[in-house]
Amino acid sequence: MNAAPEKPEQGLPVFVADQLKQLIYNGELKPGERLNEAALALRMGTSRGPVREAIRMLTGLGLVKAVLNRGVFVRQMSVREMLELYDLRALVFGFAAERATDHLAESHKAQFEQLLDAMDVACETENANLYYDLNLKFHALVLLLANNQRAQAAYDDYVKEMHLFRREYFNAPGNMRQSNAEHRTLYEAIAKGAKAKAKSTAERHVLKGRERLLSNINSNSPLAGL
Amino acid sequence: MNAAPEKPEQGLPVFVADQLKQLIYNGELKPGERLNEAALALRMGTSRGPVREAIRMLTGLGLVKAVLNRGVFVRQMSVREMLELYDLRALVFGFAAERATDHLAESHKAQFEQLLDAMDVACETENANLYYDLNLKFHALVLLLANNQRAQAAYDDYVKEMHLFRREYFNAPGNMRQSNAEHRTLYEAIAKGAKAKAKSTAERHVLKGRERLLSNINSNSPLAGL
DNA sequence: ACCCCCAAAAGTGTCAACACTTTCGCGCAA
DNA sequence: TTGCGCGAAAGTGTTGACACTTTTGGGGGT
Repeated sequence: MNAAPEKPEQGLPVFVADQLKQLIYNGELKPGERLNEAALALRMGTSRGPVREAIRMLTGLGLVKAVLNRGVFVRQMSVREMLELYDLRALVFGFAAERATDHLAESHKAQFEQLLDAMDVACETENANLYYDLNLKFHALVLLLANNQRAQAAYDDYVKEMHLFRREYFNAPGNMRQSNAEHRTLYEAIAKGAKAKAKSTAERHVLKGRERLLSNINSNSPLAGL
Repeated sequence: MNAAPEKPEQGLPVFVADQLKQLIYNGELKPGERLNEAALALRMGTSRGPVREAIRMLTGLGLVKAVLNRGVFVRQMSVREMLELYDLRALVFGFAAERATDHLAESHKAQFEQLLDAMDVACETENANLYYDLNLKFHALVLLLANNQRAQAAYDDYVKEMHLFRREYFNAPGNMRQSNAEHRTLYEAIAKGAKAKAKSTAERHVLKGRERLLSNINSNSPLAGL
């Protein structure tokens, strides 16, 4: 289970930082957990120096939070932060969908249709994990077509940050079918070049996820985290 | 001219990182310039360790770019990146203006009017630096009223990142008057609770800055940086 | 049984030294 | 004079050791 010391091709700190990101996004390091420098250094096969630098990169990315003399902790998003994130994600996704109408080529159409069909299959087989991955790819394709690398990077960050939220609130019930219907509506709007419709459809699509999250929280937990 | 070793209240790396940010935003470290670890360590009164950690934080923030075995360099934004940034800034500012209509209190109205009047004065006295500062405060106030800390932080980053662009393209001519007229239109829309108008006014206000930049570039430089 | 205090352990913060890579400058040869 | 190569200098990459802080856990007093 040890990490392969394969790739100092960009420097040890970068390598360690990538490993740590994996650990965090995979949930092996859970939100709120402390990172032990010595243990990580041992595991990565380096000394503490590169590990510390890697951790600093993650703080710059907002993935972990450092407390003086007490260590660094995997960031735990509050409900409020999560809701704010959804707002921004909806905004950027709407923006991207509008722009995507200007750069849709035949090859992209094929990709879209392939993704939509695959998601349909995932719906029928109730394969939530598969649907989740395809859904990400669908959104990423829209962002790619927006032809704005900054927006693409921002959206990517948003998606990754969502992994820092407590998992129990993501009870994704059988909303996959409705979700994919929205995907199709969005794709058709993009294909038709209907900018306004593409934008509003994309925005609402994300905001519906926000509403689902909110109702999950209200039904699962009595506390309302400001 | 040495930095005061006043504030290890949050750890040396954080302190050094703050100093470096200042140096970069003030233009003392210019875009493209290399950061010398030993020299910085000497200047900050520490060893290279904390300096390296500080630099890693800045890379996480996208302020500098590291090249293996060659050092880290202050990031230089391309024209394309700058234009993309304007798009996102317009988007978020529009979002914020729309939301601001929901949280405008009397005290904020006073602040707005004070800022607008002060900017009028800055226009008449041709004080571009003063106008620039007040303009930032005006925008920041809108973002504050949006009641979305994530958006606020993102907008703040956008503004700071603009400092990484070559200065010669910011020939801000006498557009101050028109700019402040737009500010007034925006404020009135927010005060009236006209969400759609606030949003579109705010978006266009930023996009006009984008157009100005673009025409400055086209007239000043023959090369079109993709 | 409970609480406080203190010493040991664990962990973070910082540093100086060493290894390796890149850059610079000088001398030599064509 | 120009170009090449080689060695010194400068700079980055990494490490292990040491200083300091926080946590832990046990012993003694109440």
